[in-house]
Amino acid sequence: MITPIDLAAWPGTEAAALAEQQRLRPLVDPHGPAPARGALVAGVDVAYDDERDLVAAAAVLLDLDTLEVVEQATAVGRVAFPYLPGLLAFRELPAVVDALARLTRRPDLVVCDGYGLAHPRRLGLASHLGVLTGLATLGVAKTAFTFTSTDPAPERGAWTPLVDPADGTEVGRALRTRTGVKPVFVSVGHRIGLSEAVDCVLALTPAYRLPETTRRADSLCRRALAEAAAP
DNA sequence: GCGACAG
DNA sequence: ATCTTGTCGC
Repeated sequence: MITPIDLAAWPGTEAAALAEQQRLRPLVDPHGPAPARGALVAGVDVAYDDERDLVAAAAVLLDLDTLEVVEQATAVGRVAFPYLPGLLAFRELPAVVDALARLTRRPDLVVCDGYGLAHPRRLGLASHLGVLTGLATLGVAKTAFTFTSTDPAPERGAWTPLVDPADGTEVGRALRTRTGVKPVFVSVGHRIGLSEAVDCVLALTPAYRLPETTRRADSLCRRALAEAAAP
């Protein structure tokens, strides 16, 4: 079962958040198998309404083989942390974990919108979510943040290393999910290897640049936010 | 010091 | 993230 986050103990300052990242970082497991056939893959995403101080998260569970939606859940709450680059997890995760906790089945993998190990301190929101819940996770981001990569070959499936210029570490891959379209940036979250993560992302992108999990979660959380009652 | 910076 | 219409192209 997935336990919701206790907001009373959630970091309230940048310093506390940095200390929490330092505590969780050694708990990340950057290896693991690809999900088996028939696995259930969850997509999560969040939408904001700063005017009303509301955040809405969605978790959509898909069958990895058919990409059909098996189950979905949403959660609406107050914004728990400001947006600060490198600390995105503290803003997004409380609502995301609430939405995941409302699923009746445990995902075999969670696909996040953002980074995992591709993070200045190697604890992006995908890795953070994995450590918090014990779930296997990976991150798919639309931009390269502070990392560098060369442009992959134009064919779908082509990739190049995503490198942290600060120390030369390979932190993920720039992956072409559609021929002739901008790549996405894939990194390991928790309990999955990098090539396994890339294979999964390709399996989840039969038609569009972004994974079906992300696309489904994105539209669902926007709808949940629009339909949310005033606080 | 200043700007850039996942969403 | 979010503010936002039409339009070009497969």
